[in-house]
Amino acid sequence: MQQRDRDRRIRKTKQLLRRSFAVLLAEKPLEDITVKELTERADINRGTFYCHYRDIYDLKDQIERELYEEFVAVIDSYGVDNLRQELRSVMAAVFSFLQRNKEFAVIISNYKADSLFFSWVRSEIFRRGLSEWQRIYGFRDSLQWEYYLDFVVAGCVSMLQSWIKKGMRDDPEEMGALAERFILYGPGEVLG
Amino acid sequence: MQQRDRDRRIRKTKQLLRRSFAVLLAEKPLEDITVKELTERADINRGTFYCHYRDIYDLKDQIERELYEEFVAVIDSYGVDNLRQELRSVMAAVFSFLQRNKEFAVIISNYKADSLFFSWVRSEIFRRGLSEWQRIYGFRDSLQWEYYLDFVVAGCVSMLQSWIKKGMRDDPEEMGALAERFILYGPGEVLG
DNA sequence: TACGATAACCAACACTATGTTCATTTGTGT
DNA sequence: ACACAAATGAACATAGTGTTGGTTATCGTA
Repeated sequence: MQQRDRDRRIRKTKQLLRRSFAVLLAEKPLEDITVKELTERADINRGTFYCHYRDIYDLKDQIERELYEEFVAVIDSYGVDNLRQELRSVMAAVFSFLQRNKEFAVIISNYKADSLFFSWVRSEIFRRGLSEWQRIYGFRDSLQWEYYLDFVVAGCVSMLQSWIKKGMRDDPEEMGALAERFILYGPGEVLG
Repeated sequence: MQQRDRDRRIRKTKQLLRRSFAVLLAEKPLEDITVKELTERADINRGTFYCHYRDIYDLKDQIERELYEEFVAVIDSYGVDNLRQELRSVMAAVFSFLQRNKEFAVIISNYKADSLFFSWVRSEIFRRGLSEWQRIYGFRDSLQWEYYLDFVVAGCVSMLQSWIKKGMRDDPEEMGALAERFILYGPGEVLG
C-alpha cells in the first residue's frame, strides 16, 4: 500500500471510486452494483477500475481489509497480557475507533447482513481470548469456555453494530463500561 | 406455496435446483454462481428457472424465507407469555429444529457472512424480547435493556452458528441449558 | 381413461456488462 | 526537463441475462 499509493493519481482515483461506491451502496444492494455504473458515477474510465480492482467484490474487500488492519493496530496497542484487566478500555477504544472512521463504519453497516470486517473482528477477538484463556487456565472446561467466548464476542460486536445504527451517539467510554458489565456480570445489574 | 406446489413437476424442478445450488455453494461463493451453470448442473432448462425465480439471489431468499417461517412456527408454539420461564426449552427447541433441517442449516452456514435467515432470527427474537420486557417493566431503563437484549440475542445466534460449524454434535437439550445460563447468570459458572 | 391445463423444453433473440487490448494523452516523482 | 507510470478512449470478443413463441410432456381431475 505504501509503495503503490505514493502516486497522487492513484490516491485520487481510488478515493473517487470509494466515494461513488458509498453513494451507490446507499441506493441499492451490493449485488446490483456494476463496474460500469460505478465508474460512470465516479467519472473514471472503466478500464482504470481494472488496474486497481478485480471486480466490485474486490473493491469491497480491500476497503474492509484496510479498516480491519487499522482495527488490529488499535487493539494491539493494548498488549496481549492484560486484555482481561483492560477490558473496558479496549472496548472503549474500539468504539471510539469506529467513531473516528464514521464514514466507513456507516458504509459497512449498510450491508444487509454481516460484513467481512465484523466477521474478521469476531474471529480475531475470539482467537486472542482463547489463547489468553489457555495461558491462564490450560485446557480445563475448554468447550464450555469456547461457547461462552463465542457468545460474548458476538454480543460485543452486535453492540458495536447497533450502536452504529443508532447514530453513534452514546459515549464510547460509557459503551465500553457497559460492554464490560455485560461480559463479566451478565444481566444482573440491568434486570436489577 | 400450497396452491402452486400442488404440481409434482414444480416440486421436482425446485428440488433439483436446490440440490445443485447447495453443491455449487460448497464449491464457490454465492456471487460467482450463475443461472446458466446452476441449470446445467440441475439439467433443467434455463428458461424454466425464470418461471420460479427472478435470479440467484431470489432463489437464495426463498430458501431462507421458508426455513425462517418454519422457525417462527416452532417458537410460536411456546406462546409469548412464558418466554422467560421456558427459555431453556425454547432454545433447545431451536437447536433441535436446526438439527432436523441439517441440510439447509449447513447450506446457510456456508455463506461467508450474508445469511438472511440468521439476521431475521435475530430481529424476530429481539422484537419479542423487547415487547415482553415492556409488558413486564414498562419503559424503565429501556436503553440499557435494549443493548443487553441485543447482546444476548446475538450471542445466542452465534452459539447456534458455531454449533452448526462444529457439526451439531452437542445435544440440543444441553445447548439450551448452556444458553440459558449464559443469558441469565453470565460467565459466573464458566469461570468458576 | 380421456381431457383440458400448464409446466418444461428448445431455439432464438436482442441486450448488457465483462475483461482485455493498444495506442495516445496526461500527470507524477525525482 | 525527463523518464516513467497512470488515465484515457475506442474497440473487441465473450458470456450471461431475460424474454419470446411454438412444441412436447406431464399433471390433476372428472
